[in-house]
Amino acid sequence: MTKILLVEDDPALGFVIKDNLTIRGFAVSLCKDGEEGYEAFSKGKFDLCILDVMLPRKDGFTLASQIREKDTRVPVLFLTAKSMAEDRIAGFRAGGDDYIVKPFSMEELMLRMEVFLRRSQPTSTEETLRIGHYVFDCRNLVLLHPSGPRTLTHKEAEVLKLLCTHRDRVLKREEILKSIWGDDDYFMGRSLDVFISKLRKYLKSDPAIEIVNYHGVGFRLQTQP
Amino acid sequence: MTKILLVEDDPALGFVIKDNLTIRGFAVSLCKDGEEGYEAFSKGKFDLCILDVMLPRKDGFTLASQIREKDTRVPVLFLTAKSMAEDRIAGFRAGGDDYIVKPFSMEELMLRMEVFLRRSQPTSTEETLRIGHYVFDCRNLVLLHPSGPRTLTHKEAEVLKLLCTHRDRVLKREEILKSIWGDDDYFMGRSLDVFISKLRKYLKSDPAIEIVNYHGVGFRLQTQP
DNA sequence: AATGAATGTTAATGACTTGTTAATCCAGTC
DNA sequence: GACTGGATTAACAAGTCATTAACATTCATT
Repeated sequence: MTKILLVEDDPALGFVIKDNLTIRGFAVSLCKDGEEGYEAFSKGKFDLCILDVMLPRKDGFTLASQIREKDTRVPVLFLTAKSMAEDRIAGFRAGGDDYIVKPFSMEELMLRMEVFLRRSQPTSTEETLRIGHYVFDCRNLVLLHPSGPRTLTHKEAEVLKLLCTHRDRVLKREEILKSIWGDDDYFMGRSLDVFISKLRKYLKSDPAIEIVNYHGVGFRLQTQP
Repeated sequence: MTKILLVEDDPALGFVIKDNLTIRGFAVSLCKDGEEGYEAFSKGKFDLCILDVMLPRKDGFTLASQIREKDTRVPVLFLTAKSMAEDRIAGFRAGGDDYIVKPFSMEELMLRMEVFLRRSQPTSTEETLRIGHYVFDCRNLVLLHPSGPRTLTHKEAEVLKLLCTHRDRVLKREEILKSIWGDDDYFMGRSLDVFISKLRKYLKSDPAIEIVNYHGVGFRLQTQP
């Protein structure tokens, strides 16, 4: 049984999340402020923490770093309001923890949790890909990001998946064309470029992610600046 | 499973590196100071160590030499701040270990790790060439150096690769032209010289590396003084 | 030193590749 | 048979890069 520590002061939101997670088979401990969260964490063993950032009696970031002192491995996921300063958020991105901007869908929360939980116990066959701070659900063609989810078309997804499974490597234009459009007739149109252009648009919320063109060669999904 | 010992006191950076390496299939032990790093190394068996230089309770260099006492083969890679005195860095270059100047890209770290790991277990058909303190990734056309990465064009890469695979040997001008521009019609322009000029610019951060001209004959990539 | 050839370097050129938007096509579907 | 969503093409703007041009410098031989 996977145990979740949820610290959220807004009772409405807290119960919604707790119920949803419980239905999906998680054991959830709900705390309503930072101090209470810290006590709960000290006593129990948790597989994942979900912390609101704005909390009475001890904010989420402070709580997170105290949790880190006790356990360097446990994944911590923040819930933040949209009004939060971008640079503060950027800081936490860099720190490696994930965060979700309110309002969010349960689907999004679940996907992000899955990523974290899989990291600690690497088991199942991949169905979701991480691309920077995006999460791409290949199966449902959904690309998730705090700024909102987006459903991709079939071909968009194929191109993204191919780039993603070869991330940080240059894929020759011809390799991509062969892989997606088949090799019998060589494809002369500009379709690929149009898809690249679209994907760039979809991925532009994370500045660390870039599809780089190697002139005369091909493309590369760059995940490191 | 390749095991990595990572000693880094800055939690933000430590977790980023750890996560990135974990995603790429390495088993990472993260320690937050020199003493802890030493204990971890004494207990476990590691294939590679990544040490920050500035560490609480025992600096990276001291830790490295203690590690060397126990294991003369394990590769050690340093992370250093840019502010570090150049001569100190030079000393460690001479000692044979590699180092990476912060801030660095994960791509750079990965490539340098690959070089070390290949040295101990020569396996894959990787297409990276070492040129002094540069690392040249032929496939992605990326030339890495602590002062920063640079993407080469197709032809630049061809010339560099040719020089590099014949390093310390004089390549006749005609040999190069034939090899890269084809031999049917002899090439009369000055393109080759322009590329040599560019490559010299790219390689000038390492004074030990030089493209030498043998007047009337050809060029030589000199890696030994 | 004088000479002409070879090389070093920078900037300009022009062919080609890529980015992007809008229009068009096309296959399902109602 | 019109509608709809998505793939493809058209068309043009923008960018990249190998090559050339032009001029400076070095070299080998006298």
